[in-house]
Amino acid sequence: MAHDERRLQVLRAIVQDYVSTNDPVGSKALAERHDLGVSPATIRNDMAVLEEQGYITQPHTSAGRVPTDKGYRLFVDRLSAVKPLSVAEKRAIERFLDGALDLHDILSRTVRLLAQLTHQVAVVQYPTLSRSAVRHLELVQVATARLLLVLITDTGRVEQRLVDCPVDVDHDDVADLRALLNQTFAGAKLADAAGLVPDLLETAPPHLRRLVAAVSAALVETLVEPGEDRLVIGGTANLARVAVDFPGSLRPLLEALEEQVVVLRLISEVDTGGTVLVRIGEENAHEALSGASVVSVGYGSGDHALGGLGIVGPTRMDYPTNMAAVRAVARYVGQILAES
Amino acid sequence: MAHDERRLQVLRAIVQDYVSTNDPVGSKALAERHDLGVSPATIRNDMAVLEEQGYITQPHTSAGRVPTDKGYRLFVDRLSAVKPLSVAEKRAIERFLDGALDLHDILSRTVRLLAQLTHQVAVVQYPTLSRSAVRHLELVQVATARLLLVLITDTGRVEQRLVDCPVDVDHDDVADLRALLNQTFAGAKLADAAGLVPDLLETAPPHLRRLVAAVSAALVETLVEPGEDRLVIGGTANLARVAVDFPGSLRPLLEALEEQVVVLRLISEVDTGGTVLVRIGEENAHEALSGASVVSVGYGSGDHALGGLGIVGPTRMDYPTNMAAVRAVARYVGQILAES
DNA sequence: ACTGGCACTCTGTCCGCGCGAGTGCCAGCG
DNA sequence: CGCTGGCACTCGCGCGGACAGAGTGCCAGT
Repeated sequence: MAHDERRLQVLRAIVQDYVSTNDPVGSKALAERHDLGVSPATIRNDMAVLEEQGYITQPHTSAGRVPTDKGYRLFVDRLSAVKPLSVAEKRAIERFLDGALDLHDILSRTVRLLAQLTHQVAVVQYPTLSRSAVRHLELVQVATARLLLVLITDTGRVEQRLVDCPVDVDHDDVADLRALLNQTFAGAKLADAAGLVPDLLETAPPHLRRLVAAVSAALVETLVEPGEDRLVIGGTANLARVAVDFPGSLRPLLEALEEQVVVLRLISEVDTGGTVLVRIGEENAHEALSGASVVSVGYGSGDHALGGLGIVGPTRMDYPTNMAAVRAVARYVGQILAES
Repeated sequence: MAHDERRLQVLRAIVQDYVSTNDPVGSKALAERHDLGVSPATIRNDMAVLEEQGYITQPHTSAGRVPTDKGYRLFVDRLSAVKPLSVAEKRAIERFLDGALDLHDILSRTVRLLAQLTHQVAVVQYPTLSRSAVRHLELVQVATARLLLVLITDTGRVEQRLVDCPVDVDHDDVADLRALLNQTFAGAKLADAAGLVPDLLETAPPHLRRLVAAVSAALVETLVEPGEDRLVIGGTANLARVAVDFPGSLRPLLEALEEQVVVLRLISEVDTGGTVLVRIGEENAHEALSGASVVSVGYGSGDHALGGLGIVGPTRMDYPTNMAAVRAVARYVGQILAES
């Protein structure tokens, strides 16, 4: 129906204007700034309906309207066109990520890039181990019965772990063990590594068996270690810019950001298909984020996600632009990680 | 002279009261809350002198007095007694740092601990590489002409670096190179590593020479790479609590904190002797920190410092307590690192 | 179904005013 | 000579009222 259609246009216009001006938007201003083809009075009627349906609300009796979480939700789902990035932005992405030296460098550049593009707080999850594959295992003897196990993944991540051996080992043992480990695990997904251990134990020469058991136990432990899911966070300074959008104070939000586990849960709950996920206001389970929105997406090479990245900001944010930025950055990061 | 002595008592009282109440303090309140043995009128005279000398100032003609940077400086240098930590605080330190798993874990626990003890932003510098020694070098081939160089130090730090090779390499080359590198560098202080390169180039077999040059160049770069001096920052949420102390906005400060190099310079300029360094307001070279104070100290095992740590907060802070906390935490961290 | 007009409501702001805190100065006292 | 009580003065802050402006809902007209 033409009616409903126009009402949605009105909602879209309200969201757009409110996002850019931060003032509650009234019927008159709306009629002036948009070609809706109708008079302010008509818009007022539409707005009354939109308010009744819960898409918008007015801060005080005699102020303009402001989108509700539900209004933003509808806007994101049905009213916003994907906003292509500008050439300058694309160039910025390439320039930023080119020449990264190592994994940490890639991720910290990514987070700065994302913060700069969106003017929000940016969050990047370290690639989870379980979905990557073993590139190489290295053993270094640090004492007669103590080895340092270093795991290098195909995403360039390096994990280390001290292993106490049940018996003394010599140089040849270490070399044998190293060969054996790499033969067994190289190329295997980390998630599958635990399943390979029994085979390994069978094929291992008898005199090494206890040693192999100790080292592979440590390896498996390293792989499932949940504490390894780290985050890189940046752009907190952008919060000060939008402080006005957080009436209470920034405190709970800053606390939630430090409480990395909270954000981690949000960022890591991503679809593997590359769809950008938007959580608006109260949709966030955690209370401190009830006034904030989270835009996140999985990144990775090919079809499987290595981790998530995204931004956290006020519900009053430019969703189309930010969604485009998040998606583009995720895509580039996936590429870079695939190359290295 | 008894006069000067009492004036200093007055200054001390002003600092203490102002820090705890955040209200400009007047002569009457001062006489009531402290046993100065004189009347408000006398205190007024003293305050007039202190103001003339630049130790205090009044926000408006008819308000109480507030310490200036110079006033805080005098307070820190001559008026504050070292405040011993409470038993609970000492226990908190031990509990916090016990059971840390690896270097990253130690440092992130440290920064949270420090933030919690001082209610300020805490900053911890990663141990600098240059004073540790090479334990092992590992090479992994990730493409026909691309190697991943992994450096393991005796402080348990692992550094990685991608190396583009001038020529294609095969598996044997990598093995030879690995042996050669370890033979040359193992046990060497990182600071001395650069000096070993010429020797290495001479002894290298001719067909590997270009390769060796590339890899050792990368290695040296990794060692001197100033970007490796990383920071862990925490407790930014505490800034929100003291937002009232930063009249403009938190923004420049948050930006400076993200601009890690600025903070790094402050934190790393520490005395190796374990003296706590306090920089007050304008004493900080960087403009964004002109309203803030930095309390820092070097940490390390034995006599040489591995890095710095400290806090950043408003000039109106509890210096004695914070200085004690910073020093205590540095001491414990030094111990922990020495053990591991 | 849309439009123009109109009365109404409410907020943000400006102004003026009085209060209170705090000061500087001065004369007096030990 | 230093301290003290008293006093006049200044100035920021908070309160209340008036006011303009923006925005709304409703209604009658086209």
